[in-house]
Amino acid sequence: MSKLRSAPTLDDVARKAGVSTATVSRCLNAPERVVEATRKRVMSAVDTLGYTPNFAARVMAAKRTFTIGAIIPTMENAIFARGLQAFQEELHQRGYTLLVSSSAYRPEVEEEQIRTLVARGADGLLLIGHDRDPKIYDYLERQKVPAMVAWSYIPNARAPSIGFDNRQAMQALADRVIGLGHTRIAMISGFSQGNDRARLRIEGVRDALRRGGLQPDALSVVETSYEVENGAEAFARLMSQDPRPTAILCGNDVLAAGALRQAQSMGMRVPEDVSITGFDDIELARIVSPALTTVHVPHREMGGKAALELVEMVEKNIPGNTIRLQTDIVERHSLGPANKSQDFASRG
Amino acid sequence: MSKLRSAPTLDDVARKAGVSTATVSRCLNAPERVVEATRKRVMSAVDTLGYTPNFAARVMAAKRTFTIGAIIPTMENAIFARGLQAFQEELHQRGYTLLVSSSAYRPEVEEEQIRTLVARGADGLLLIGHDRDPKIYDYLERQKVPAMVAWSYIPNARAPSIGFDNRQAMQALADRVIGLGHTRIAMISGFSQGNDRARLRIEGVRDALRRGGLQPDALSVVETSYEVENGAEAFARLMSQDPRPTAILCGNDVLAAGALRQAQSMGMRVPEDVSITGFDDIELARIVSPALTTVHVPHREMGGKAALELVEMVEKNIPGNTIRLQTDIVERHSLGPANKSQDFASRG
DNA sequence: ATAGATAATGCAAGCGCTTACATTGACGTC
DNA sequence: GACGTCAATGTAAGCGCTTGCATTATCTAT
Repeated sequence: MSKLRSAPTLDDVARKAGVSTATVSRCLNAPERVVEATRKRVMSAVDTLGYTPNFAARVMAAKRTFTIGAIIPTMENAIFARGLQAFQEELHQRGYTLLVSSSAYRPEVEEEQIRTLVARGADGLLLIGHDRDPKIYDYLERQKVPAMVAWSYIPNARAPSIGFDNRQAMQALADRVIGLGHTRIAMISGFSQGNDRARLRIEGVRDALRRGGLQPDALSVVETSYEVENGAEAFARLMSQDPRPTAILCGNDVLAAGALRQAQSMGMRVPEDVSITGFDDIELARIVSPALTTVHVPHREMGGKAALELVEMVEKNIPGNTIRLQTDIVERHSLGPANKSQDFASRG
Repeated sequence: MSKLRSAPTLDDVARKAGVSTATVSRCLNAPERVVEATRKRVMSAVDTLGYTPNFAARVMAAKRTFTIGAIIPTMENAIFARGLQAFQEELHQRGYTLLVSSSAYRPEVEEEQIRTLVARGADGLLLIGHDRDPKIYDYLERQKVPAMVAWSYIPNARAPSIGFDNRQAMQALADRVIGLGHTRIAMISGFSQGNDRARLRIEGVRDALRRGGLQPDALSVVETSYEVENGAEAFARLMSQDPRPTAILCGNDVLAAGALRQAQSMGMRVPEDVSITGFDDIELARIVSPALTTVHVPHREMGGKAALELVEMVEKNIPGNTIRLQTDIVERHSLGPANKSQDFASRG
C-alpha cells in the first residue's frame, strides 16, 4: 500500500478562491501579474487549505526544476563539506535547490547517480574532478544537461572546471620540502586511477624532484584510500624502508593525520625525526598536533563560484568558463628541516 | 532561455519498437509481464535512442517517488556523516534514493527544507532530534508523509525515533568522571534551545551530580555552536573561573577537540591538569592526542535501522517503531583521576 | 459617451508517464 | 469445431501544473 495523499491541489485552491487555476498559478509564480484583491483572496485560500504545489507536476509543465545536482566522492570526511556548503548557500540565494549524493569513490556508482539526477530533471550538475568515462560526457551533452567540474583546474577539458592546479600546488609544496634539505621523500596518495587530483599531485612531486636535481623515479608512492587508518598503515610501510624517508608528503590532510598518529605511536617526533605534510587545509589540519603544514585550498570560494558559473550556464545556455583559483602553502609545525640525526635514526 | 531538451520519450521508443507505450512502460517496470521477443525489441530501441525515463512524469503518474529525504543540522563536521552513509546504503538496497539537505542548525531553514522535500514528493523523511515546532508535525501528518527521528530516543513523542538515550548516556559518562574523584565539573554544550540532544545531555550531567551528592545547580555550562574554535574559546572561559574545574565534559567530540587544543596552548596537560571528554566517538576522537574518552554512538547501526524502519512505514503505511540503541563509554586518554595538584594549579 | 489600449483573468492544451480496462490471439477441452 | 481461459498487448484516461491565446474588465483620451 502506498499513501492515498489527498493533499489539496491547485484546483481546490482555485475553487475556494473563486478564480481559475491559471490565476492561482500566477499568484504563486508571478504575483505582480495579478491584482492585489484577488491575490489576497487566493493567498488566504492557499493558507487555509495548507496547499503546497506538487513539484513533479510543476516540473512537467514548466520544464524546469530549479534543482542542481552534485555528486561528491564521499561525505565521510570533511574534504568536500565546506565547499559544498558554500555551493549550496549560493544556489539557495538564486532560488535553486541542491541535491547531493556521494559515490564512495566508485565510478560506476557515480555514473548511476548522474543518470538518476538527470532523470530527476536536474538543471545542472556539479562533478568532482575530470577523470571519468567519456561516454558520460556524451550522455550529458545529449541530454543537454550542463555540468561543471570542481576541485580541479584543467583548461580545454570536456567540461569547464573551477579549481586549482593540483600539480602545480603540490609541486610548490614539494619545492619547499626539498628546499629544507630533504632528499629522501616519499608520498602517501589516494588511488590515482580515475582520480586526476591524486594523479596530478603525484606528478607535482615528481616535477619538484626533477627541478631539485633528484631522481623522480625513485619516489616511492603508496596509494590507498582516503582514511586515517590507511594513512597510518602506509606510513608504517614507508618507514620500513632503509634508509627511511625523512619527509612524507600526503595526498590530503586525512592521510597526513593518519601518518602523524602512526609516527607518534612509533615514537617518532614530528618534525624532528620525520616531516609530514597534508593537502586541503581542512579543520583537521589545525586540530592535530603538531598542526599540519599543508596546502590551503579556498574551498568556500570554489563552491561559491562554481554555483555562480553553473547557474549562468543553466540560465543562459552557454558553455561556462574555466576558472583557476590560487592555493597557498600554510606553514604550521609538521614540516621541518632535514638534519643529520635522521640519517642515524634510519640505521637503527 | 532554458534548455529545449529533445530527449527521447516513451512514445519515441514505442514507435521505434512498433509497440504501444504501455508495453514499453511494462518492459521497464514489470519485465515479466511482457514476452521475451517483444522485450528484446523494446530494450534495443531504448538503447539506441538512449532513452531515460522522465522522473517527474513517472512520479505524477505513479504517485510514488522512491525518494527519502533527510535533513541534517550540518554537513560541516563528521557527526552525521557516518550514520547518513549507512542510511543511504540501506535505502539504496531497497531501491530508494536519498535526498540530503542541511539546515545549519536553523529551525526556519529546516522547516523550509521539510516543505521542499515534501513538495518534491519524498515518500518519507528522516529528521534529527525531536525538538521542533509542533505545526511541522501537523503539516507532515496532513500531507501523510511519514517521518522518523534519529540521534535521539524518546518514546511516545510526536514521531517515532531511533537513537539512544542522550540523558542516560551522558549521565553514565559523568558518573564515571565523578567516580574518578572530580567534583568541580563544567560543561561545554551546543545550544540547547531547540536541540533535545544538547538539552538532555546537560540534564544527564546534572543527574549524575545529584546522584554523586554534588550540587547540580553549581554546574557551569557554556553553550556555543558546534565548532572547534568555539570549543577552544569556551574552554578558556571556563578556565578563568577560580577555582578551576578539573573536568570539562563536552557536548560532542568537536567541542572537545577544541577544548583540548586550547588546553594545550595554555600549557595545561590533559588529563593530568584537566580532564576533557567528548561525545559521539567520531574519527576525530581517535586522531587528537591524547585520544578522547568519549561516548560511543553506533552511528552505522542507527542509520541502517532508521532506513529499514522508514521504508517499512512508507510501504506498509504503519506508524513505525521507536527503537533504543545502546551507547557505551570508550575510555581513551583524555580523562584521568582528579588529584590534589589540581587544587594548587587552580590557585596559581 | 465611445473607441482603443491595456491590464486582469479564464480557457484549455499539453508535459511524459502509469495503469484499469478492453481487445486480441493462442491454446486446450469436450 | 465452438467455447472458455489466459497471456500478451493496446487504448485512453488521467496525474497537477504552466502558459499561449482568447476573453473580459478597466481606464484613458477624445
